[in-house]
Amino acid sequence: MMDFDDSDAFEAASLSSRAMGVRPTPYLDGLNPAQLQAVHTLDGPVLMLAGAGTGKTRALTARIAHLMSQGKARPNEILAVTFTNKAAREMRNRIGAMMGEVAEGMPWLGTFHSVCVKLLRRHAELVGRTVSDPLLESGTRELFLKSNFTILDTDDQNRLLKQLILAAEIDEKKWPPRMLAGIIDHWKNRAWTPDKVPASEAQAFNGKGVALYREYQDRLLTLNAVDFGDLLLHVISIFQAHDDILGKYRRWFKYILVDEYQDTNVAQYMWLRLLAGGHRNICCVGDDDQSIYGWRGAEVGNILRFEKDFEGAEIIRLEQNYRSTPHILAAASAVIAGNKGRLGKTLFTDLTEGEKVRLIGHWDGDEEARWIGEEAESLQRGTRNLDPFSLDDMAILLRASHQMRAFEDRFLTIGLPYRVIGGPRFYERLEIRDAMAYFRVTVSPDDDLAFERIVNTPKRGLGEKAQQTIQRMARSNGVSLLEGAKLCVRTKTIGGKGGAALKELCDGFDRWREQLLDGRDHIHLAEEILDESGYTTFWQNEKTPEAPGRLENLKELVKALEGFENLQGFLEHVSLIMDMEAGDEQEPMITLMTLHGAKGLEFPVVFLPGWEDGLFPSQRSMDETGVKGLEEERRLAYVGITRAERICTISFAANRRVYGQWQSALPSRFIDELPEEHVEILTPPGLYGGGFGATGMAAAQHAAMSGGVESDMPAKAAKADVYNSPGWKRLQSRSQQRPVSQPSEAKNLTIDATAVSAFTTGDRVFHTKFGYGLVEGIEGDKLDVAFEKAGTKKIVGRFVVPADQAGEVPF
DNA sequence: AAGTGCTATTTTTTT
DNA sequence: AATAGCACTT
Repeated sequence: MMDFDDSDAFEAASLSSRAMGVRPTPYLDGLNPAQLQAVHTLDGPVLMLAGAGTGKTRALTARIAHLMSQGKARPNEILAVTFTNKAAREMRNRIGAMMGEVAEGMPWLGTFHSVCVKLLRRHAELVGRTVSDPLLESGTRELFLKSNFTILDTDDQNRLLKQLILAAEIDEKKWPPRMLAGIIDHWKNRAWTPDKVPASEAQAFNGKGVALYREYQDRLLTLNAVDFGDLLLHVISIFQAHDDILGKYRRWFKYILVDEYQDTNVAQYMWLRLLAGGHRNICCVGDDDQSIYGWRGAEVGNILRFEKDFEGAEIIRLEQNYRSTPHILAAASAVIAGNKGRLGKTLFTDLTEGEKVRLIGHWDGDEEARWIGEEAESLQRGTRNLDPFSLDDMAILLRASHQMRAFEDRFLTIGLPYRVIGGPRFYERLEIRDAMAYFRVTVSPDDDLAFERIVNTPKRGLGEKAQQTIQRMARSNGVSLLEGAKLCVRTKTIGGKGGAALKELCDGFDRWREQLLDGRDHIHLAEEILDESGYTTFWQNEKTPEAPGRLENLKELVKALEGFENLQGFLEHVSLIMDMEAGDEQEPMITLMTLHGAKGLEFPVVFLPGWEDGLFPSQRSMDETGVKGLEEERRLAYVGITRAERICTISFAANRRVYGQWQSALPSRFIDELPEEHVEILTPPGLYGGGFGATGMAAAQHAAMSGGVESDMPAKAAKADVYNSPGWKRLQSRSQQRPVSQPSEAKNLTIDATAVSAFTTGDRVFHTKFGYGLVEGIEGDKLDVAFEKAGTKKIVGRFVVPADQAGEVPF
């Protein structure tokens, strides 16, 4: 640890560099001493322990800027790895803003996986093995990966594994492909090749896990494909087997930076140790308190052990929080203090005052959603002594994505604009994958998995039997499925209607491929493929509620092609970057996302609903990993609270539907851990008919409502009473008597008193989520719509369109 | 080969 | 409650 004052160090460095004619260092302006230390300690191992909101990215980017401007390394000699593309993008942008164009020249800034793809494409031929092949006389053959390998998505992976499981005659019901995929992923996260899987795992997957893993790897090689785990695993194997190559990269990457180090798994850890093993100029940034991916193979141990792994490492703590009010920070700190074995940090802030963390209980999940909707609206309008907040500044952070439904339903009803982050991602949607499969076969006619996916999509009369025939034909001739299909057509092995359709498909691929090689404009080519294959028509004829949305997505997909030179480049991008950049700025919207998805983000206003034992902390997590799981849940709570800048509202419901059945739950144990002096207990107005009463929520509310004056009753007692006392019980019983729905008429007026509905009773309308329906009634801007599939709902008029406008997706 | 109705399952998430 | 996968029917 450095004890001297860093501002002196900064002065000295800055003066001397100027004297030496080195570029000035404007990127250091405004950094605090700890951040400056993190920037200046360039050589040797450094662990930057950066608490939530302490300016970690700022320090990291300044460090990179410093490395370059001090001439320590050229942009392409710095290896900077992150976990998400978003993080990589942000870092690139910020370095760009600091340094100008230089960041463009940082080819090695990216996710672990994107960096590994780059390395693996260079050295693919070093991945290979002798595989058994019963069709050859020798019984074996040598197989190598080729540089143009494809990266499987989870869907391909599952289909492949399913084939292997079927072949191994294992009961597919009891042993689903997804489970095997999980096991293999688990092993790969640990950098275990089939040979290195320890004996203790021998029982995995009905005792056949390891054998299937080996077969799977062989199949991948045959397909010239890798999965996500392989990207790291293969590179590690190459480094381990080829000293010269490892040495080359050790010398090339003069400095290594790692973001979110607490989330690294064993494989990533090994990869880093291999690369940093020479000069040890590695700077890892992380926060053990924000490790929330243990279930995915992340090892908190990696960060806890850093000092031992890299002897003489400098540990720098970033503890000044620039994000949250003192109350929020105190509440978060108190919760996380319940965990053992932390490296320990003491966050502090210069900010003063601010709201306490607010706590509120509800009768059920619907009421919770309703309350949050109304609270969001009043915060948007400006309430009490607070300035108005934009909906863009508000987020609802949930433990699990299924919790979103209640909020979506409610927000649609009251017309509160919201955006869902993290749901099914764009490139994972069915129609996008199908379209991509067409592109894939066009680009790589050998891509059997892609071909398999779309032979009979849209339906071409090629069922299981026909597909098996193609498989056999391909295998016995040692060619790809597409070639096999052509043979089937030529030899009339598949005739009739199916044969004709298959011929047309094969001809199509020939034609598209020709155009591709002719260098035809890839956007037009893509449109042509989708049209001529009948895929567009297929969705146009489909009358399900989702169909128009899917066509819309296909349009988006073609639009996304514009950013790329050719189809190949696009496919490469998609296999790695599964998210799509948010489109153009729209109207302000409140954000719905999971706690996991919220890491690294911040919002002035944060709602944390669903704090009930069993839901959060999740029962499953506790059952599966016990205390370890509970501690990870607690870190999740910490992450949640620390996302809030100014207003943080935690809530829980006494009753909730779980798998369609009502269940009652106790407030989360994490609520007990909130420090009373930093929490304000709210109660929904109207529950008590005035809030009189001596105990429990009533008293707490009374205290809360009397203008922040300290109540006679200790806050602790009031808080405990929230759920233990008759007060809480009474809240339940009283609530039960209320009408099921309590529409907020006042809201109707404020939302839109002026709008004249564009619809009349009897209109047929379309809604992106609920599909088609008939307008049955109109109240101001709200419509009662009887949906064909989703039942009758109250919906704000602007969320539906006339039915005849729904399907228009020009191509 | 394709559509229908039934049953079993479901809940973290990223590359 | 909603959905995905499955067996069964046309």
